[in-house]
Amino acid sequence: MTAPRPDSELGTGTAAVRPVERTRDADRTRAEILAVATAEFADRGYAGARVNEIADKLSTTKRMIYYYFGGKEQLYVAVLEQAYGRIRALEQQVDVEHLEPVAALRELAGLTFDHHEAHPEFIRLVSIENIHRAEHLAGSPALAGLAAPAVDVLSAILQRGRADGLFRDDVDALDVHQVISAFCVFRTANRHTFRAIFDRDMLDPATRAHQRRLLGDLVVAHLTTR
Amino acid sequence: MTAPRPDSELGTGTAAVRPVERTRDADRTRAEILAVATAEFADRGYAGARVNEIADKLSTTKRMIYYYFGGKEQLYVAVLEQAYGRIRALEQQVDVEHLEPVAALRELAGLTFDHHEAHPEFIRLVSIENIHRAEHLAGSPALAGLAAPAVDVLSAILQRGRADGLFRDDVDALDVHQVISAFCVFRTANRHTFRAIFDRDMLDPATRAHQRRLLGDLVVAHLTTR
DNA sequence: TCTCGTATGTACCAGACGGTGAGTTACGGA
DNA sequence: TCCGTAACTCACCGTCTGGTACATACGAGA
Repeated sequence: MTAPRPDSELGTGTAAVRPVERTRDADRTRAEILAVATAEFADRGYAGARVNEIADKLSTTKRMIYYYFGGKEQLYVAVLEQAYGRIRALEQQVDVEHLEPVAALRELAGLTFDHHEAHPEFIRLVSIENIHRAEHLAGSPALAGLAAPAVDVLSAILQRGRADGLFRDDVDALDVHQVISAFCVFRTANRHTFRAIFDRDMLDPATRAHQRRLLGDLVVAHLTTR
Repeated sequence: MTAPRPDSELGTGTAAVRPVERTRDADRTRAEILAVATAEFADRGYAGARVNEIADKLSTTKRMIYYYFGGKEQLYVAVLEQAYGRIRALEQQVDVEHLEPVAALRELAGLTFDHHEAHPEFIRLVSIENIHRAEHLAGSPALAGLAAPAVDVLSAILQRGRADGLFRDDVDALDVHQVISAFCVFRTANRHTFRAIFDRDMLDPATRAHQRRLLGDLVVAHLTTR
């Protein structure tokens, strides 16, 4: 799994003398730029983010952004790729194989729920990228293997559930994943307009348990109804 | 209220001589600016849209944008308000009262599905506004009465369904609306990243019927499962 | 200790950007 | 027919923006 912290090991082979504080450190500088840029792009969108603003929040200078990334757009792409890479690493931890189908399904939905709630910044980046029609993400290596984990686990659960005669068979794993994603993403991505219109904060901790159960009930009922 | 169509009647009392083509027409100019701005903001987001670009696509000049709206931000707010106003008008047409609860529920979900699919530009504006944390929409009069129709109709259906012993009673109308909205909005708003990752175009006409049925099954199963 | 490439800082630029000052013309009422 | 105002045109402005030329300091290897 990718270590989330900038100061992680960068195995150059020798795990020997690691200077605690170097005045010059390409990796640290790069990581710092990425971290600040991620926050800034997630906060204001691609067009709304300012290279100067990112630079001001850096311990280094704007020049370094261009030195390491080449330009605003390439920096944005790097931010996206890092974000997707981290998410993939996290998603692979799911282990619900040992549960019986209905419980496994509910558990998977719940974990996805938790996962999305824990990464609102990522959801914002995804929304922003959708505004741009995913043109920066198209053909990115960061997507490789991103689809597999979520859908594979789900496929296995559905297969077992169908074998036991518990689940309907005209809904495929991707359909179910779409429903779960829709619910989880919507809660975060559309939080503000939903709140403005319906006066409900979908992320209000007080209703979290209810929302989580709602999602579980939803997918379980859907699959167990003929 | 401002007439939505540029060439509509402008009831000056006398319905008499209506100049078919005036060289100067405040309402037409305003409407044209709004239309072009709507397309531009929906396409590129608030920060990404350019006042000059909007002006170039106008038969009038940039100066008129400032004359009628005051500035970029006010223009954006006007675009949002008009868009929400139009959506409200459309939503009030739903009539499913005469159907039995399960059929009514499925019909309402289907109509919402159709409705969202028919207005991708609106969904984009909503996504954009969420990126900005709905700050432009906060306290806007355009929201007044927007929540009522959707939820009221749903409430009535649920109430009838519960009275008939068909529906569970621990899921409220807003929960159901949230689920329906999540599904419908997600399909459009996250179309591009979903496609990039899972290679499924959620708006592909070939799978439209399946998706529409999926949503109906989802909410019906959820409410009819104890 | 020297050397050379990588990493960094400073100062600056050209063009795009949102916005405006000031004058001009069409229109509708008297 | 004339006049006052709403609607409109044109040229312009100051600032911000992404991006860069150039000088320089560090530090690993010889």
